[in-house]
Amino acid sequence: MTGSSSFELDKFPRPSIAVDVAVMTVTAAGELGVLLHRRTGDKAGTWALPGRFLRERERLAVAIERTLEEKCGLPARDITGRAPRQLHVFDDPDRDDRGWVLSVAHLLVLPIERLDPVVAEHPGLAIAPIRNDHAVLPDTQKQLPYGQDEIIARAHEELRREYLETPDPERFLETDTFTLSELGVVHFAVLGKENWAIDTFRRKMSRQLRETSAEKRGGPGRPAALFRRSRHS
Amino acid sequence: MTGSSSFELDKFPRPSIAVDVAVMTVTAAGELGVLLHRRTGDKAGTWALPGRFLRERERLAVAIERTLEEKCGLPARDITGRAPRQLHVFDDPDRDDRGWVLSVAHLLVLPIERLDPVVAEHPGLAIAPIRNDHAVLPDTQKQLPYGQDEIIARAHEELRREYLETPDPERFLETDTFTLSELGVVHFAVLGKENWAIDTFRRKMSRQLRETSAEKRGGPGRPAALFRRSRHS
DNA sequence: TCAAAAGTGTTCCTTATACACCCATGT
DNA sequence: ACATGGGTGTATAAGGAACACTTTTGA
Repeated sequence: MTGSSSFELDKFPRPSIAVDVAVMTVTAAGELGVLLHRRTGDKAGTWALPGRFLRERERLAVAIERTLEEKCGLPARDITGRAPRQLHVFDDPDRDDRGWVLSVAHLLVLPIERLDPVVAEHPGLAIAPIRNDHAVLPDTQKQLPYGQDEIIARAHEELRREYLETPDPERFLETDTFTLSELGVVHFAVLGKENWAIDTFRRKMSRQLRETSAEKRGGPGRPAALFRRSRHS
Repeated sequence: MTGSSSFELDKFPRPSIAVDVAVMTVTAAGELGVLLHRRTGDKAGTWALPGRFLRERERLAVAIERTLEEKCGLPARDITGRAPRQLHVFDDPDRDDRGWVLSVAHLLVLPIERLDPVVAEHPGLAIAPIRNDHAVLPDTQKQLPYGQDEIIARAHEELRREYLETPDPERFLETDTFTLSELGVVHFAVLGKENWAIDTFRRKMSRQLRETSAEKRGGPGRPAALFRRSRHS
C-alpha cells in the first residue's frame, strides 16, 4: 500500500456509470406526468426514462442536461435554472444485462410549457401520466426497462414529502406570480386526493407567500389574488 | 447504435467508484460522534472516514460492510441488522487527485456498545465528537480529506430531519426496551440544545411507543417506565 | 430527610379540519 | 340573475411551548 496514484486506481475494475432522469411535470389536465422517450439502439422501441452513460470526467448534472438535449431535443435553455436532484444509486450488478452498470437516478422538475412544444414535435417523446403510483405507459407497454419504475416511485415520494409543507419548492410553476388555485393544481397533482384539503391548503400556503396587489381576472368568477414567492422559497 | 452488448459499454471510459461511510453513534458522554480511522497508503497518517474502492460487481452496501471489517476491524456481526443508507454521490472530477473517482457517501448508525471495544483495541481508530456541525478531529487535524466534512454535514442533516419526528428511527438504541430519558439522550445528541424541549419530547415520543409494565431502577430518583418500539417503528 | 430523576397538570398558543357562508366577476 | 370560482368566519380538536408541581426512589 505504498501506492503511486495510477497504480492504486488501476487495480480496481470499474463499472460503467449511467444516469437516468425522471423529468416530472404537471400536465394541462392537472395530472402529474413523467417524460418518456422511445429507445433507439439497445431495447429499441421500448419507452424508457431518458438516460445514458457518463462520459469521461463528466459531471452527473451535466450528463443529465446533455441527455435531454441529445435524446429528447430539449434545448439547453429549457433546463437553465433547474438542477437535477440525485435520488438513488442502483447497484444491482445484474440490473443491466449489458454488463456491470451503476445507475444514478435523478429527478428534474420542468414546467409543462417547456415540455409541450418539444413533445409535440418529436414522435419519440411522450408524457406519461402517473396514476396509482406508477406511470401509465403508451402502446400498452407494461413496465419500464431496468427497473426504472422504482425511480418514478422514489421521485414521486420525494415530491410528496416536499409538497406537504412548502409552496411549489421544485417550481412546476414558472411565473413570478400565481394564484392560490394555480398553486393548488400543482399540489393536488403531486399529493393526490387523499392528502387534499383545499381549505387548509390555502391558509398554510398563503402564510408562506407574499400577496401582491395584482389580481388575475379573465374566467368566470371572482378575480383571484396573485401571490409571489417569499425570499427564501 | 446497433449495439452488441460489449461494444456499447466499452466505448465509454469508466470512473473508479469509491464508497465512504459516516458511522455515527452517540457516545457515553451523550455526544454525537463519527468513526474515523487513520489512513494507510494514500494520505497515510491523516484521519478520514472509512472508505475504499468498489470491487468487481460488488454491491455498495457490501463494500461498506467489508470496509468496516477490513479497515476498522469491525466484525461482520457488529453490522448485522444495520443497512447503510446512501446520502450522495460526489462527482467533482477533481475531487480526488489520484484520478477520476465518483464517491458514494453513506450513513450507518451503530450503537456505541458495538464500537467501543473495537475502538479501544485499535489505535488507528477514533470517535470524533461532532460540535457546531463539524467533527472535532484528533491530533489538531483541521479537516477531512476529499471533502468528507460535507458527508458528515449531510449525515447529520438527515438524522436531524428524522429525529424531530420519530423515536430513534436509526436505532442508536439497541435494546428492546428503554426509558424516555435514554431515548432523550439520543435525540438531544442529534438535535442539539436549540431544538430541545424535554417536555414536548416526552409527550410526543411516548405517544409513538408502547409502554411496558417493567421499570428501570438503580440510580437515584424515581424508577423510569420502560417503553418498547411499536410495530412499525 | 433530602437530592435527584421521573412524570403530571395547567395555561397559552398556533394550527389542522370541517363547515357554512359571503364576495365579485363574466355571460 | 345566476352560475362559477375566490375567499372568509367560526367552532372544534389536537398538538407545541413553557411553567410549576407532584411522585418515587437511593443514599
